[in-house]
Amino acid sequence: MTEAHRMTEAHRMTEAMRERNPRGHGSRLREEILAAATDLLEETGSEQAVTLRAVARRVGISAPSIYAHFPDREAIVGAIIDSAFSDFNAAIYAATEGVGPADPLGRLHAGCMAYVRFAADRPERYRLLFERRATEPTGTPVPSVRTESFGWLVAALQECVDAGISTSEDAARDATVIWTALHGYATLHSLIPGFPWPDSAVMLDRIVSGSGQVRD
Amino acid sequence: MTEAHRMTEAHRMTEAMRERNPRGHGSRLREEILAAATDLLEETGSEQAVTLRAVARRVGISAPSIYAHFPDREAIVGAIIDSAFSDFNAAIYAATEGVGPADPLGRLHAGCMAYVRFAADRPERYRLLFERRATEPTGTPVPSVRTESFGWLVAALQECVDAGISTSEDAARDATVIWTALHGYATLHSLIPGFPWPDSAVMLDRIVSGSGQVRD
DNA sequence: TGTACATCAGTGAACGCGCGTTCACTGATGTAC
DNA sequence: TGTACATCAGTGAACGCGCGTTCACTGATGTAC
Repeated sequence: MTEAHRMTEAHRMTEAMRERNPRGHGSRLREEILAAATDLLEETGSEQAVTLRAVARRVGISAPSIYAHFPDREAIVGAIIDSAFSDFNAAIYAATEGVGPADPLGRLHAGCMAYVRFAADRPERYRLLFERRATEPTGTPVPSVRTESFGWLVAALQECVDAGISTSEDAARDATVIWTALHGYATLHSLIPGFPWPDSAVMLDRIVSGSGQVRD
Repeated sequence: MTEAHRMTEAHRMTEAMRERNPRGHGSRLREEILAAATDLLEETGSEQAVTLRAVARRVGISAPSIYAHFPDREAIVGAIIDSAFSDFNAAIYAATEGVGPADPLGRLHAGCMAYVRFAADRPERYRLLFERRATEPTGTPVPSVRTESFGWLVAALQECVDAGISTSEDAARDATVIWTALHGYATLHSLIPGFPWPDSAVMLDRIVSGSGQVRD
């Protein structure tokens, strides 16, 4: 085995199979960095594990290369949050798409179930969305991607009211009650798996019916 | 000003006013360390800020001195959690003490309000209780101090059922629904203060009535 | 009563670690002439 | 068609930082004789 072979092999082992991006496609790396950071977050179960060096290691690049695409560490986390909010909204829309407008309670249920499922399937991303202290200075306007799903929830509950299924007199208020209940269940369920949880369909039904003031 | 004076002054400035504990009272330092760590947590709003060195700085001792009282950093956080659970249970008992057994719904309300208030007043300690991933290996028995308040909640709801105030057919299940709803409200309320929250008494009423299946 | 000694409550310097970030650089590749 | 050059996508070494932890130690104070 020649020295050249040895070096090639070592190179392969540390750098995985990554090849330098061709000209004009440097921004591909941005996507790779983001994907690696997201995987790292979800696998390690801790935002602290998303360090520039750990991300770089996983992508197969040197740490300083990240600076061509993100100004600092916080920007990576911010990008994860943005994409997680998109995914979150998409998951809720996707779940309700199949349920026709003739069944407003079915739509409400489907959306709430998608909410809980998102939190269960991507727990760390969910934590980033709703358990992380804002780093932006107070007064920063809230991007609409963050409130979109809540708007959907209010509308879905209002449709139930209009159909005579819910007796709520304040859809925004009771949507807030549903939201907080979903959040509490989603986070505690994944945090304390050893707790004697009721069946999740039952929990969901109790949350939607009780908080949404659904008629018996 | 003599050199001796100068040194005394410098000593005072760096070490605050701390005096060495007298013989036989070394364990006083344990309490000081714990109090400093708790303050640090609550002031900085981050568990990460509770470092051995930061705690030592605040107490006015050197970092290695901590090792006489805690085996490692994690033990300090563990001690904060233990004392926070005690305080938490005590807060709930204290709130319900004043309400007589003739008013089970009043007792339930009072306890739930104390829950939400604890989370609002000591947000970081609350996060430690119910948002922190367990560091113990799975299978470790859950200390009763952690389940005590939930037991109280089940009993309080059952009393409402017995008094004909709640129509719940499964107090343990519906206590779980109440708990998760309280948790969701408590955490989101302190996380997103900019949200248009309904009045907290109204939220609490909706949570207890809806999740607890209280009769109209 | 005096003194040697054990004990206690700490200290200060040092270790290796991984981190974010800066800096000067390299080497492949497309492009103008 | 050939070649000089600009550009691009990165690299590697180094910085200072705060951290948890270890280690040998110090100096005040109580105690046995």
